[in-house]
Amino acid sequence: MKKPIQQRTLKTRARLIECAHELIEAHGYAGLRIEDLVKCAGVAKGTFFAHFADKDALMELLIAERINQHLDAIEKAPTPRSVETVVSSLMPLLQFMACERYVFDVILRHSGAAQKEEVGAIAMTFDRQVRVVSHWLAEGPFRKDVPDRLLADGIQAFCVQTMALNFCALHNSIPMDEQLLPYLKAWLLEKVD
Amino acid sequence: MKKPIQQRTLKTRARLIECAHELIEAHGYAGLRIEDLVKCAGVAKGTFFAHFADKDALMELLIAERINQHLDAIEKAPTPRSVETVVSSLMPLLQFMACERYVFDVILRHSGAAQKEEVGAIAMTFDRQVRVVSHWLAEGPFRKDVPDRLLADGIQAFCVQTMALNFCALHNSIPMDEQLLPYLKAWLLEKVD
DNA sequence: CTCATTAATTGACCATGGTCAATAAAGACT
DNA sequence: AGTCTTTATTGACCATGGTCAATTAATGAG
Repeated sequence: MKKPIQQRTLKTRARLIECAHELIEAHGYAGLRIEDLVKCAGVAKGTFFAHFADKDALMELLIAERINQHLDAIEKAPTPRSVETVVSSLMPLLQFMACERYVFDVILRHSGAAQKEEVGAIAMTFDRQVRVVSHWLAEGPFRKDVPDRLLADGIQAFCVQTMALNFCALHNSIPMDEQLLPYLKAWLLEKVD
Repeated sequence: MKKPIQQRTLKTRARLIECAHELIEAHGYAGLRIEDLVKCAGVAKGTFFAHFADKDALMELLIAERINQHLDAIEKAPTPRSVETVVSSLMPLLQFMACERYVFDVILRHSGAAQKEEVGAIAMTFDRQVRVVSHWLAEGPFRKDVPDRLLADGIQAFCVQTMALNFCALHNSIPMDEQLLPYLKAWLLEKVD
């Protein structure tokens, strides 16, 4: 059982990812065409699919990376101690996740672990978010009658709903943080006045 | 401004929908190919796209129809008066929405109103569900410190999360109703013991 | 250094959703 | 009926993600 990774493999892969970044910068995530990508990277189409299972796999990689950067920032920042600060701490992340309809769709498709054994990169970020938020809940002035983990999962559910509504013509006039706040107040506090 | 609808238009459309039902019966929603559909209906491919904006538009129609049938049944049934019965009342609907990954994806894509003015058929079923559930909440022994409408929206968020988790290898060993129950208990009751 | 073996790459090809200029059929008017 | 206008239908064609048998490059053994 040997698996020597050739140098050129790494180079090709790096080039593909780099070009993907460039093209996305220029045309957005939804605008990325595999044909353009391989032309930019100077390889054949088949090569792309030798490195990534499909287009979604590349997208998952790139999007998970960005999500993790936001989570890094969130972990560095001070622990929020009110529902308002919970919301505002999460906003940059949500703003990214909802930056394009296509991005949001990719995230939803991968938010659960894959059907296969392997847990995908985006599913891992969802898990990470829950862990981070659980900590906040344990330390802050929030309801204690249900497990933090369950509360954190619920926050995620409300976040997803808020982002989805954000793409809806009827609701996107009001900003996501305002939309989210009443739900989290009702969810996180013992009693809403 | 005249818009006479020709008889044959209605026939063609009816034939397309009928064939779609047949093919879905045989191969599932995800297995429906437009090529097969038009062959079955005995029309050219272009005809399909003269009747439906795209494949998704047909799917939305068919899926919304099924959802509405479930909502009919739900409205006929007695009003649930406990969290447990809320969950079990919703289960057949959720079971259908999560019957195929593809179906769930279509539903998510259309769950908000479309980007355009027009509200889609699936978005309307979401609205309908919230109205139905709001009534339950108003009449039953549930928390009263937040508006019923907000509570019902929240239930929808938890339902979506539960279905999503159901497609995840890590969580689908436990049935959806068990998965959903603790969330709704925490959401709908003043105090969880 | 040469050959054998394995890994990486290629590009013609396929599947499928979607487009549109050309054509046929309906309906209206005389 | 004949002609004109509007509406419905057609199918060749396109765009794009994805496949795979054939080819080329890297690597290790002798």
